[in-house]
Amino acid sequence: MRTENWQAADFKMKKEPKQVRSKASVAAMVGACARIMERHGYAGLSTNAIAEVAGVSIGSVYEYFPGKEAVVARLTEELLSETTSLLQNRLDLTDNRNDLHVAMRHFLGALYSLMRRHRKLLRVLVFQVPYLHRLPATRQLQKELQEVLQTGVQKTRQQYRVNVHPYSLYLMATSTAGSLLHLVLMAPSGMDQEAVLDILASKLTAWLIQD
Amino acid sequence: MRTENWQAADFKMKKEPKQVRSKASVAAMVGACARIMERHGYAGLSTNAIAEVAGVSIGSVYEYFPGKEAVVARLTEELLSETTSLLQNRLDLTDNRNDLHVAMRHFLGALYSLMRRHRKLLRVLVFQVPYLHRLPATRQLQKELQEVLQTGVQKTRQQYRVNVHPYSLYLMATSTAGSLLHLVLMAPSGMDQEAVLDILASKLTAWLIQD
DNA sequence: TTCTAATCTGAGCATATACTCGGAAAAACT
DNA sequence: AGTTTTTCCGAGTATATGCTCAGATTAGAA
Repeated sequence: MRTENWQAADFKMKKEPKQVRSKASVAAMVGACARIMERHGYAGLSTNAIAEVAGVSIGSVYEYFPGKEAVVARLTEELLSETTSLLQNRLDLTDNRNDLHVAMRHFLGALYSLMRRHRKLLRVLVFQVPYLHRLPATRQLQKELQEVLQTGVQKTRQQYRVNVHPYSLYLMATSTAGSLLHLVLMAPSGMDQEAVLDILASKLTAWLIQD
Repeated sequence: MRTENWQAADFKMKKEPKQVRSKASVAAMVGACARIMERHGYAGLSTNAIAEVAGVSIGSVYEYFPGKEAVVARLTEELLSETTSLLQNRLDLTDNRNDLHVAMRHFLGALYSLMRRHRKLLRVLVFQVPYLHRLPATRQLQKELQEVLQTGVQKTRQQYRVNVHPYSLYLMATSTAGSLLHLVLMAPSGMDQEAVLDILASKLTAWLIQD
């Protein structure tokens, strides 16, 4: 109750590992961080646990990270860099397509499968890490996602005479995010998730066209 | 790392307070729980802190609650009972209206203002409490929300010849929730939130009609 | 008033977690 | 080989948190 460290937590590493040995150690720590969060949640994450699972001593952890928050930040960075690269690839693919609905469906599918692959970690990051939205990586992802959407819409505007209000774009983004997150993390069993994606793509396309 | 108490946490109270004095004590504990979470996040919540802020001794806390998780559960119950009653009221109101768009807008507005009133607490509950979705109150709210939507749609079906696919209804619910949550908790400043609600209502209405 | 049940108290124990520090070991450099 | 830099170690300290328990206090019943 006194400190509330995460309020002013330091997300930067103390120093970058320079030798191969230390790079491996840091990688092990980040990997351990992921495994612990997947299995025991953020409440089960401690610097001592990271050291133990990573197979290094507690002193080594503090050699590179000021605390567990920085390890989580590093992990998030690595995860989101994978995401942005995928987004860029998919956007390039949709360039050559004429059918807006098909393009939208492919985009959603790619995002969905990526989220599904990391669903355990994603659940903990989203629903348990108090400072997730203050992480530099998260802010950057939001920016890039918005740009991708914007340029994607602009490219189709000429073909479909689409003219989207900024608020409408905002709502498309947030509602899509909400649906995908719920689908991946909380959907009731027995749901044909691919079919859901089909419908979502249809609705988004309709939304876009008749704006 | 050993115990992971929240995985099998006990959300039930040890016993109900019977006298006025103890009812007041329990109310103070729940209120303290809310204040602490608002100011210091879930990480700042401890049974000792609850006792201190509530002005009771630590022993009294454990007289009624097995742990802080149960206090959070109780707080959530009280919060969500307010929500469900509001939902029911608004649904009754929309019964007499003919315009689907206006009804939808009122519904969204009521939900929005309620969420906004509790935004600090809501942020912590959603983004920090690991077991929120396993709380009985949460599950019940989801059920009731779904029923409200279902019956609401059924009532308008005759007027508008609406026939909604279950998955479509699911997507409407999750995307609306996502948008509202983002709007209340994470919207960029300088946004005309009422205008956003207008657009959201329009889109949802269109979605419903041309299904 | 007397008795019983309900309620409250807070010192205190056990454990967990964050983080330090003096020094050993390994790698890179000259 | 000698020197410097980097990396690693882990016992140890300070603090926080969960939770108990024996007994004091208060409310209601007889």
